[in-house]
Amino acid sequence: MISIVDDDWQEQPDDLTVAQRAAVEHFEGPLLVVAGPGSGKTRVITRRIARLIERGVKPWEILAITFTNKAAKEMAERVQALIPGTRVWVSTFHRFCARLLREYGRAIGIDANFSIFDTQDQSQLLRQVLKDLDFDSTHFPPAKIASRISRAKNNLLTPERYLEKYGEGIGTHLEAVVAKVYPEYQQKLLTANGVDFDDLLMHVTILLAENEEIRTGLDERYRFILVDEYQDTNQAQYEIVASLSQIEQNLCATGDPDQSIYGWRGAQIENILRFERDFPKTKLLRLEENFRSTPEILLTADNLIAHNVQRKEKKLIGVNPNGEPVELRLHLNGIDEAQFIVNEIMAMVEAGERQWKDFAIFYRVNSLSRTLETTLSRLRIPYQVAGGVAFYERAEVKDLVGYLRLVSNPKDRAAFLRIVNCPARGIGKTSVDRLVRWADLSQTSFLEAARQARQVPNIPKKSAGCLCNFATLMDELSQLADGPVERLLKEVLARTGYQNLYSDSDDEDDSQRLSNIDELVSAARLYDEHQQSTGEESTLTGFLETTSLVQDLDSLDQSTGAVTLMTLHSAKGLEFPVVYIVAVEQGLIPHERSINENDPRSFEEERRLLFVGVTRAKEKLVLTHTTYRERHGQSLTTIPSDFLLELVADRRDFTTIDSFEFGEPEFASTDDDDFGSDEYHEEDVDFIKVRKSESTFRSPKKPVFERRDLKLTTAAALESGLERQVEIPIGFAIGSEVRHPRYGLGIVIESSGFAKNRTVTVEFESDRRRETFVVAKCPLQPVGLK
DNA sequence: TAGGTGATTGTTTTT
DNA sequence: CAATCACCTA
Repeated sequence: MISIVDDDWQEQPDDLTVAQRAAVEHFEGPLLVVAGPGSGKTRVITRRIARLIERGVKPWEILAITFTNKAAKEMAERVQALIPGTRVWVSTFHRFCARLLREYGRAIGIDANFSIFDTQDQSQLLRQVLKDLDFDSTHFPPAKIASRISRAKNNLLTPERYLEKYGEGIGTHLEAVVAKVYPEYQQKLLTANGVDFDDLLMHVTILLAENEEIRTGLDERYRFILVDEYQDTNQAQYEIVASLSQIEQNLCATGDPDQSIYGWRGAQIENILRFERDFPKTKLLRLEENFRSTPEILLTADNLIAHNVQRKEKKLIGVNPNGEPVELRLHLNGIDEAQFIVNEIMAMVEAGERQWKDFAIFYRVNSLSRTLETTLSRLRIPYQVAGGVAFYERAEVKDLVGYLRLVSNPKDRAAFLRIVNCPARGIGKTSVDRLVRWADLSQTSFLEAARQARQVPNIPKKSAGCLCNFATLMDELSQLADGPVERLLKEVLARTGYQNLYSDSDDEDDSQRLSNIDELVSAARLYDEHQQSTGEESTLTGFLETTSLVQDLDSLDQSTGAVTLMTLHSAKGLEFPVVYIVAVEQGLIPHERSINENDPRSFEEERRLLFVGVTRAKEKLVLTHTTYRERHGQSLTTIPSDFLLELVADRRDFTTIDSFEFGEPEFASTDDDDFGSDEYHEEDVDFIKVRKSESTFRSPKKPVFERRDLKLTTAAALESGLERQVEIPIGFAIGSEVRHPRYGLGIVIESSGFAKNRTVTVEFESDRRRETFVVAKCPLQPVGLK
């Protein structure tokens, strides 16, 4: 039955463990793989897909679903590497649903050219609804309402069912408001022919539930379904998977309850427990060996996650030889923290030990990326940020995309409102308001209303003319709707004057905007070319889907690589040789919002989140926290994370393992060497609790450069509240040695000015060239003692 | 109507 | 420190 494999596409015949091989070889019937971090899960999935194809399953009969686009992309690439020439469609739930909805949406009243409303569109729409219903948007913040609606949709509560559950004095006040807002919001979406992120899932669920014919067709088509990160599926996603696995239950789910970090998004760990109940013939496999990390890292992870109460105990079995100790470091503030990490990274790259791409820095909230980013870019270190202020979120990009959206879907309200007066074309807020009201009353789209603006009461003649012109412009642009996206986009640029808006300015921001526009154009061109090469039609909706469902466009130069910055959430599923996790402080990890909700579940989710971060590291792991943390512009004293306390309290256990220890603090007086006594333990706790200290802990290794300089400035700067000065090193006396990331080592031969205005002239070692820099704005670094 | 200013406000995590 | 908003002036 099973042919002997003599495959050149397999990496090596015997590189799988017994459990891994069992998962790969499992053919038909439900399969649940509970896989700890680093247990080769991705490898198992890709090999399994390859194996299925080898067994004669057609690539298009396989549906592989991941949680992020990153993961999808990686998996698709790995499958392709295994079996060249075969294209298996790996996608996220949302993308898969978008595609289904384009094809079958009509059945539930959604046109194929629907727009996807992002968070901004969503809250703007909600604002409108709240206004219409006379709710005060300060008392009922759109974001809060949005999250309620989101949760409702993830739990498959349609407006009607929500009303049943929470209407008329059944729930809280907020719920009562949501019960009124939600149906109205949904109605407005429908008239705009738009769907929000959660709708993608909910609509498809409804589609499959109500149309047996469509469901059966898809069920038959997708014979083999693989779902990764199953512990993070929500109700809607669960239903989708289940309803496509009725006829043949060839469903393979992989996941790890310890890595469930999306509870706030409606994910239900229960889904993974429920699996065996729903599919009684399930074969259960466990992957427990960790091939990724050093024992030191695994022990840290294990000690951390062991504190979770709601958990089935599970060991991480290490297979790698011992490595470096895990480091826990305290810095003075975020700037110090960033500086230190970046210096350390630079030193390792310079020493030839590592490449830029070996490093990742994780944080709990996106706002923490800024200090790191400025430090990295000041030193000209290549880096990439996953997520954050994504490319497609930039105002100028969104404006242009707005035009494309309106061309694609003339009913799109959000797009219309965004671009109707952008760039300014003499259409004021009040005119738009009147137009909107009239359009809603007469049941027409905004664009159609603009076309007939002269008939709308109370709109000044001049504005009406402008609105008509706008409508005409859109009509003309629409004629290019079916052609290449690049051509349409270029026409938009030309007709709106967008190009010239920024090109004749020498403002730094404007040139950035201009290059963003260029990037969008080339993204469009790339899309066109890609579609052409695969023989698919270059559709506008397809391109727009890319802009709304893909967060990071990877223009990264893979040859040189870059340091990666991302949130702990997006780190899931990835691995890096060296990992830094910053700001491990109370209020951040665990996040304050998850402590206050007197719900132990969300607190444990935070611990799992840190667990995910810790287990990304292969060789080196550094956890950092600071004494002061800059929040909303001012620096506040921090409290170390509970999780750090847990780790340090366990430390005496750790010391039984030879090479495991935390980085030692450098106290002014360290005369106490009694490691075995209780006093040591006390001091240990002290070390974590340090609040006010000008000293910075060092890694056990020698410092990268003389810390004295930075420390002095830091203290002085804090004193005077001029934190910015912290970034200006003072150690640039004439004759001192400095380092520039591009030009290398050099000697300061001249200097003038003070503070922000200080400039230095440097002669570089390599080619004797001389350059003059403004100290505050250049990436020069003092070179430490050797 | 456009665009600027100053005051005020709110802050997870992702598709 | 943002992003947003109310208000003001040309």
